Amino acid sequence: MADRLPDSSTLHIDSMAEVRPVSRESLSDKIIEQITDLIARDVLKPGDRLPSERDLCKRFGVGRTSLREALRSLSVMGILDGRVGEGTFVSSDRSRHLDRMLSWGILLGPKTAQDLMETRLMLETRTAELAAKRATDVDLSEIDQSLERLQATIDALDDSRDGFLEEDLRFHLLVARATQNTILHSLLGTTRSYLQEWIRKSLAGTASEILARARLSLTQHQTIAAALHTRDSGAARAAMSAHILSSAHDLQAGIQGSAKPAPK
Amino acid sequence: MADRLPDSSTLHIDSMAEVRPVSRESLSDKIIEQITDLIARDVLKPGDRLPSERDLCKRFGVGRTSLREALRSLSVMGILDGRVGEGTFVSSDRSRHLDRMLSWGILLGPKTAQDLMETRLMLETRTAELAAKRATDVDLSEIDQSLERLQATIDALDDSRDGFLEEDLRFHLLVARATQNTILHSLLGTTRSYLQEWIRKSLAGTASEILARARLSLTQHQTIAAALHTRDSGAARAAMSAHILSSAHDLQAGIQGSAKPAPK
DNA sequence: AGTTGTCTGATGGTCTGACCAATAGAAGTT
DNA sequence: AACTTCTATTGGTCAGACCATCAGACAACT
Repeated sequence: MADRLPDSSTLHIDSMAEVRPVSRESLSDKIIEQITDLIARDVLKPGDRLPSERDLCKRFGVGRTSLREALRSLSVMGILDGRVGEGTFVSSDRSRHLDRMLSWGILLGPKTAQDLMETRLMLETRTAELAAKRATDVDLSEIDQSLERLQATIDALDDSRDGFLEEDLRFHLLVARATQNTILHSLLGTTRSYLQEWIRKSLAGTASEILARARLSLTQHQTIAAALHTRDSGAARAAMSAHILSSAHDLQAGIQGSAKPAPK
Repeated sequence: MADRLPDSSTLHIDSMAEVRPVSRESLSDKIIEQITDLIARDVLKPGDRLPSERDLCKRFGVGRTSLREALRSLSVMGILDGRVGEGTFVSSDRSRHLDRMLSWGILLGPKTAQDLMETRLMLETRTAELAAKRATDVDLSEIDQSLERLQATIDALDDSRDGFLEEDLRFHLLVARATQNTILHSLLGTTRSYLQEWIRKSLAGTASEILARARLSLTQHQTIAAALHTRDSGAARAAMSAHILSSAHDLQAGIQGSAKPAPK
């Protein structure tokens, strides 16, 4: 990391100890800095429209390339939002920013199914607990509707095996949303969506096995929903924990059975 | 958000309920997707050098503009690292990623910060519990060393008020790493680094107040470390919970005290 | 009056070709 | 062996062009 410092053997005394690689900040970095500063100081408020790119080029005194690289970076992070023909806007909900960043945090590191499952267990048990305390009437009614749709997918399970998994995910997301904590919501969404694909592959079996598993899952969901309705956070936590542990157990069986990726 | 949907009053039955804005992914988005996928699948390992931009252009079949916008976005997030004359490299350490994140904390609003704090409480209590069960001897010794450095920063607290916060962060990360769960580790790192900048702003006070807070924090850290050594997961959880709640309480005061943006 | 089609100007998205400054590595020099 | 010089490559920047898209204005139609 300090390769850029001159070899100390050429210096009898290390008088260069505090030299720092001269800041060779790229132009787009400086632009990013200025724009984020404007947003942080609330000069640019969510929903505001930025001047057009060609206009900003003149103001910053840079080419469109540099200007665009800055804007694109901020867009990718969910801070800005560019729309063709309309302009570039400051993202209205800043949680999108966090949302994406957290996803990348998970995305980058090595991730095993077990770690994912463990993290999910940790998040969801506490989530259920919180949801029981904070769920609004709207949240509860949406959860009930999700439950009905879940039942419907079981009745017509032949049609779409994936339908159940999707509705399952939606149920859990609704519970997460009931916590009124947007970060929990998006965090759960990411971990779950990673698991989803993985689950679909490792969870096989005969039609009757799948049906049994779906029915069990449904009753567990109903138990969770009931606990939310009665605002019993302890019961909600317990029900969610049981639900996840049982599904994790099924998966575990799937893991043992399927070919294990080479452990390097 | 749903402004684009036609006014439902024009429809007696809402048969357009499930129309969805068609996705119009830009080229750089697709490139970003592909590159992150390569990194996630470990095809591109940290330290690896990417082909030159002009080479990548041909492979992706896009112009250099789009290609560069993708690379720049990943660079800004600390995932890639472009060096003139040398090439573009996959950041050798996640630390680059975390370092970069630190600067985005200022964009958080009070509500988001509160959500983050809540999420952190949830993650860290369980993390401490797990760490007590799984920490290796190496983990424990590194935690001890961190504790010593924490003490050192207090002794010379005038020098660097920030040094304490940084070492504080490192302590928590070490605990997270002791869980042997890489997802928890990166998740905690991300949430913490986001809060960091925000904490620094909201946490003010006289020198003696800061010192007192730092000392309290240190003893709490010592309690946590002790619980880890004795493998007492319950005690670790309790200690961590107490630590975070107390620091959250301080922050809460900071939030209330600071100038509140006009509530519209 | 209300709906539909069309034109226009502005905007973000993309491409091309060019030039610059920094770098590594080879070649030449001492 | 150590130093200097040259050269090809690389990321960084720029200007100009074209495209698809969108909002708004206006005309045409029902």
